[in-house]
Amino acid sequence: MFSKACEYGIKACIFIAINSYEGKRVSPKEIAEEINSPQAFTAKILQALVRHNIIESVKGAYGGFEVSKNEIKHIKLAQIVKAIDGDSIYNGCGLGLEKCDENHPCPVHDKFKGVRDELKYMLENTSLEELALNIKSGASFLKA
Amino acid sequence: MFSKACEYGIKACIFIAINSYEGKRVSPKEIAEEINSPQAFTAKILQALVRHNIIESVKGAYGGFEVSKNEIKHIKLAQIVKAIDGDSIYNGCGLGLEKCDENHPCPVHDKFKGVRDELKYMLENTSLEELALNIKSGASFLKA
DNA sequence: TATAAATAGGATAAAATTATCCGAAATAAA
DNA sequence: TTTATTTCGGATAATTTTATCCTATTTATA
Ligand code: FES
Ligand code: FES
Repeated sequence: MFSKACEYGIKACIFIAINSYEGKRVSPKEIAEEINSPQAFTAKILQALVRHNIIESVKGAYGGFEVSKNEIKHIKLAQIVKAIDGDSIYNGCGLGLEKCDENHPCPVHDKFKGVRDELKYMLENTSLEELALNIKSGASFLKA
Repeated sequence: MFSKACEYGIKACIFIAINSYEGKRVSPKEIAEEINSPQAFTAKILQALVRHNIIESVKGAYGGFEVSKNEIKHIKLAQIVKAIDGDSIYNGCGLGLEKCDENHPCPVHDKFKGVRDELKYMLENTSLEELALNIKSGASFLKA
């Protein structure tokens, strides 16, 4: 469904958000340990998220990754997914036709569109805030 | 969403079904042309579908791929997807945890499960027959 | 200013997916 | 029985995704 990079990106954002609530910056090392991902690869993904203005980085001593406390509730899963995997999951054809086109639909178009739109709605309406709070309360987990 | 192999597999099955209605067997060459896919790669996927008893092959002159006319209405998209991509799309964790577990859910579990289940329902309730008829009637297309 | 601590980013490498090629085996028809 | 046709299956290659390593750059503090 999502790429590995995207899975890591989502989990990283959640962990960063939790720490940002407490004013703490975190390093790729801490993040990778907490979400059970390869450290250097995770660092690359973090760079991409910074370039897309989803999280912020501070270089040098006492630096690390953070996300503006006020932004956490406004950041939606859809932004993270789009930044890493692009938006073909929102509007691409389920059978790989060059584009999903009502006027030239693939055989599964009608049925696929419903699922795809529901996924899109879910991602657009799920905030980093609720995911982070869910982890903090112990209701969900970032790794096995 | 689906792998390229799976996309080709689904489209190939639809084209084979259409021809089987008319008692015609088709070759990887014809299939690849009709669904706009690489021929040799498509042939590999057809082999896998044969091994999974979804379609049948007949070797030698006047051979080719076919699907039993009576089976077409009973073959569901879910079987094809499962044969090629496995079933992680039906029960895997959206964030890549080792397994999707109600008792140890990832942060998106509750929201993701709904979408995943709807996708599963759609695949399990869409038959090769309806997809093939849709193509035959000109309501949908296998390539751009 | 010097030093230590961090992220940024380029160069590779490993693994998985996608794709190609060719000979073997099977089969129908001449 | 020979020949032409066609799928099967192994080997290999290209591409994309995932992952690692190393150096440069930035920055707070001593
Ligand atoms: S054309 Fe294939 S999903 Fe719309
Ligand atoms: S645990 Fe992640 S989707 Fe169920």
